Amino acid sequence: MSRDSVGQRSETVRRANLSAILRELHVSGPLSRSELVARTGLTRSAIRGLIGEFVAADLVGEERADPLGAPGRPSPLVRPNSQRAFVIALEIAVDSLAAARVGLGGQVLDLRRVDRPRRHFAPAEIVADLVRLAAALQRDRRGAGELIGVGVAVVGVARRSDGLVTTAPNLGWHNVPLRDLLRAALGPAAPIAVANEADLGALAEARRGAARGSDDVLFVSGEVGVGGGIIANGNPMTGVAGYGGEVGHIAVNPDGRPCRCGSIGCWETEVGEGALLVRAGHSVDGGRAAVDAVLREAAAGSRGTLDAMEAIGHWLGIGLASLVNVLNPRLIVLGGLFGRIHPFVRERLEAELDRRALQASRELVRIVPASLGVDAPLLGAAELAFEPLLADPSRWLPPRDLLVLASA
Amino acid sequence: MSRDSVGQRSETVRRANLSAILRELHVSGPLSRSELVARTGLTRSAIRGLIGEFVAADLVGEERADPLGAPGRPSPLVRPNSQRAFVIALEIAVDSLAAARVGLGGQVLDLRRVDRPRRHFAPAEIVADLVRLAAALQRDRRGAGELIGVGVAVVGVARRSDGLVTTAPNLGWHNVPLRDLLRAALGPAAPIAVANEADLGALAEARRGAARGSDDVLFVSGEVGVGGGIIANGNPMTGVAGYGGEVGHIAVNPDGRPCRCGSIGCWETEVGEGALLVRAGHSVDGGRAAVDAVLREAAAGSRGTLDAMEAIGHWLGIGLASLVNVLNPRLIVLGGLFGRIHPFVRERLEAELDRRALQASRELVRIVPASLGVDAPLLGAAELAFEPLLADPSRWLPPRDLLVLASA
DNA sequence: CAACGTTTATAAGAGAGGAACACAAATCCT
DNA sequence: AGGATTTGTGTTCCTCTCTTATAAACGTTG
Repeated sequence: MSRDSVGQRSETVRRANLSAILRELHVSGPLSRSELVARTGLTRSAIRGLIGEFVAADLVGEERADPLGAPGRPSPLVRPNSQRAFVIALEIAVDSLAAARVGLGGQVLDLRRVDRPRRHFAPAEIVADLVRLAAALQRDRRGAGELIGVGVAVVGVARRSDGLVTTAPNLGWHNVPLRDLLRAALGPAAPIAVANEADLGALAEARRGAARGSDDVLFVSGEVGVGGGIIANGNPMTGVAGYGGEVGHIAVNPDGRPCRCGSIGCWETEVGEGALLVRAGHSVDGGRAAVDAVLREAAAGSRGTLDAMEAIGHWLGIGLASLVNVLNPRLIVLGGLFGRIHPFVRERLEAELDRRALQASRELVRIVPASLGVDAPLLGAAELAFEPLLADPSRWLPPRDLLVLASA
Repeated sequence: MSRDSVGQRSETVRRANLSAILRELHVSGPLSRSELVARTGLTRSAIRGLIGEFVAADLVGEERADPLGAPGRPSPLVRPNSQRAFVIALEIAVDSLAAARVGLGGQVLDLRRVDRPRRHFAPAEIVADLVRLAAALQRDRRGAGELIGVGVAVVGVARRSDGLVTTAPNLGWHNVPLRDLLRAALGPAAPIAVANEADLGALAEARRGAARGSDDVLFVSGEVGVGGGIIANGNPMTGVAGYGGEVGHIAVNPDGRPCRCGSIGCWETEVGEGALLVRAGHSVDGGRAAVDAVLREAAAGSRGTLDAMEAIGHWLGIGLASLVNVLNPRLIVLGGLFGRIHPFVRERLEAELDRRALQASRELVRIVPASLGVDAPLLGAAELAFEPLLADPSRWLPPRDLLVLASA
């Protein structure tokens, strides 16, 4: 059905198996060889050969396992080498910029986040700030690992193919060629991939967070706006250009307030940060401080604030019910603001879902707060940047003929 | 990322290539050998060998191509043999039952559709009627082809794994084990797969209809209710249990009418057949006759009817805008009632989409009426039934060792 | 300390597609 | 009409990759 199921050959097999092994190690951490045999279904000989190539490339290391319990010859532990291969992850969030260096296996080697005021910025300014952050990461690193790629999470609608940010209301951007700007500033050293913040949050939560092991996941993140990321059948559902998952702009109230996207009654006008602040009696422009205040009031049991939460929970439930019916997910992960208010909105939200979602889908879905916190999109950007290596590790392996000579 | 990328071996390659070839022939019809070489990227030797096996199994035939035009040695035409392998497709629609025998390559060998009144029926009655239809198909067939499987499209929410129909408001069904009932009645001769009508309509339109060649498609079908099917990245997006795509029950109007699903203001309460009939001044229960009348009035230019169409177009646009934002499809295919009223609602619908959908996604999507008409779900059921054969043809090929003996 | 169970190591085997070459069958051009 | 050109088939040998088989290694357990 999908286009890539065409024209397989023996090298395809090799690539797929290398990919499966490295992916398993990257996501699950160090594993014994025999564990890898069990997980991949390959034979010990095959695993041995492929691991050998990774070891020769220094992408993984083998070490003696702790002699713990089991009889039989101990299986060496295979550990991804977070020093040998790493990525740079960048994030342009609502009120911060962040950069991280992340090693193979998902280890965060360095992470820096700086606040940014919530106003519009010229692309060049943001890019300069990001480059500064990235340069600091690179300067402070020890060792001589290889940069696999750069992943960028941006709070806006981004096209996957070329990293064009078509709209980013929080930044005042319109058709900004973010990938090309970054490439000009960072140099052509490594591929740069740009994607929407919530899409990458979904990826991170699916690989390393609350949605681990679930193949059908909806990630909904509340910020100033509302973003969403969809994992369907284990793969990110990006749509034709990567614009998919913009759940903040489903129409839930045709007689509602105008949305900054130009439409009317979008979900985010009812459940976004602004809606919460207003309902809780704060100024819309209060920003993070006001949000923190609202959460404190809710925790303290303030009646008015809890009523506001109730209203948000009501509308959250309405939107989620629609999405549950369309997507039939196993898990909904609430990120950003929604993760923080989850305890206060949970009851109402679940009740609304009981009432409005089709029973069959309703029964299968669980709603949980995100587990990676504010860094989810940044970690997702790292995962995105690792993708070329994980999908086809052979490009990073030593040439085969050299190996033959060396062993002779 | 997906679970099946694990543990490849040479047989996997063989299976994938056999599958790619047979799929290409099934979907695109007769192709020359060299055309297959071009489409799969395999070498001539590989194609030759694999085609040879299909020929030995009589799944395809080779014939001299018409000596038409091109220079060079003519490449034999490979044609899927619609007699050798076939499926039975069944459909339980709102006001009809249908059965078809469809051969490999998609050729409809026989098709029978009988009306059914729009009232609730006991599962046993429907099953008995379907079995009767299927038996008639089998009785009248010539030749000794092999039944690959049975596919069933049902106007209701169906679980893919075991063919349980959890709800079907049009039939008055609740948790009906349709697959097991059919198996008991038809015998265990072939596997039976059950799925939602709109999901299968989407599959059919994607393979053989208006959405051919598009990898990201939303199929929306208006009947009494509103059903939807999603193709994401070339594959059906079913959700965790196959309940996905129930777009009829997204909440578009919080102050709207109660829906038969138990919720309030679902999309189908605004755009379903009932809404159209009422707005056009007919009785909700008019059924097909009333719908036909409304369409005639619209074609005749009746002001009131066109106003009703305008209103439907308005709400259609609202719902589709939400779905465009979530799914970022390349194509929206309007089926059933929506396909028929498309000329009358088109302008308003597109205008609403312009206004409410995010510009980036809006620009990429086209809206077209379905091209397979009422039979789309039935044809989709056939495609579903063919899936085991297309995914792994080797089970239907002669044992290899026999071939070796024969050629010696 | 010897038996046992699990895993590693190594070599031989089998399955599948690729590359190269000779030959065949059309069309095109003179 | 006849040869050049083009495209494709048939066939053989080669390469790649995983599996199977067998022996050796290693730690536990009684």
